Amino acid sequence: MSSLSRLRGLFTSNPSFKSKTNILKSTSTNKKPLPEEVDFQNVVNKFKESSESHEFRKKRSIYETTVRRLAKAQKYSMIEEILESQKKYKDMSCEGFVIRLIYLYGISGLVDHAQKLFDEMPQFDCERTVKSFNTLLSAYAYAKNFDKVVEFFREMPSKISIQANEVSYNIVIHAFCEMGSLDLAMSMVDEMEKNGIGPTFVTFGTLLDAFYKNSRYMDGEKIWALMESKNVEPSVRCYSSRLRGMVSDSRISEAVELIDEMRQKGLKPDVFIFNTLIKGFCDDGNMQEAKHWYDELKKHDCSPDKITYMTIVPFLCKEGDLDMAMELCKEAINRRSLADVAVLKCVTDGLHKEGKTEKASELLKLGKSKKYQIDNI
DNA sequence: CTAGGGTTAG
Repeated sequence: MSSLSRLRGLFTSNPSFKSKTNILKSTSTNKKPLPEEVDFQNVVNKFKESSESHEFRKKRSIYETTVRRLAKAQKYSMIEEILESQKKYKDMSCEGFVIRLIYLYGISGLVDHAQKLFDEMPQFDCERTVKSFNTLLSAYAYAKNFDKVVEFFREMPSKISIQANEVSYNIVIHAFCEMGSLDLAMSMVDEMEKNGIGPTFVTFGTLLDAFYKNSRYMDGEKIWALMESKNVEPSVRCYSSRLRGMVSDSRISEAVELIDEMRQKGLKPDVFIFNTLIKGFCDDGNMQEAKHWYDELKKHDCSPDKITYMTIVPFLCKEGDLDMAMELCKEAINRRSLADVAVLKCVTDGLHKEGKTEKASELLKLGKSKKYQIDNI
């Protein structure tokens, strides 16, 4: 077995690893170690050993999976051990490789290490372009150190003669939005244009999301119009933000019209779009439309996800359609898309109330077979 | 080997 597949095996052994809410007690038949019992040092050693291979070092995803897992377990010194050990390879002169390491320090919250790596790049004969600059900006944004994002953005380019680009601006705009400085964020669009950088669909998508989220619906519509006037084509994500804005502004029929508009443009509504509509109709108590959009979701080869089930199943229970609630709950379990056992519990509670104890235990059995923690139901 | 925006929750 190659070292790569050995590592993969280590990481795919426990499916309940994927989500915090899904880390549930295993049954006695499960001999595999629990997440907290994983021998992380062994993982680190294997990783370092595998890193000797140039082929292994090309695999971006295994680096990310490993680091995310260690970060979740708060094994920060091990992350450091893995990432620092990469410095001995000649790949360090490739900006792409270093970007990956900066990014990994960023998602681990080790932003000082990310900064240090960026500072060290010249020592590795590695050219620093706007891309590594942006990666470091993102690392500060990820750590919610927004002041530093702005400071770094304002000061660094002149120091190391890097030109900020649209991506840099998008990161800073996002940071301003997160700080609640929406107008400042908006003013950055003018600054971009002054510097000859055209705002993109990501720029507008970021702004739209922030304005709608903060209930500034009118301003949101103005931004949409501005985007159109600049002939920037909105992405599905842009539509998703606007649709969410309309739904929370109780303009759900306008939101529905947006679906046709998207389709006319050849854009495919995705699960975020459908979930928003389903949620909107559930909140309105409109079971027929909620079901309709659940059907639409499936009709357009789009898969329901945890959010979908979490939204619609409790709603169906509340409205008394326990047959469909149970059907969807089974589906969620089988697809491993049950985000919370509370969803299952509301179905079994409903079934018990109707005296359908047999169906309730059938559902519980299914949940147990998929190793969901249901002892407390 | 390379940087940026989105849903749920009592």
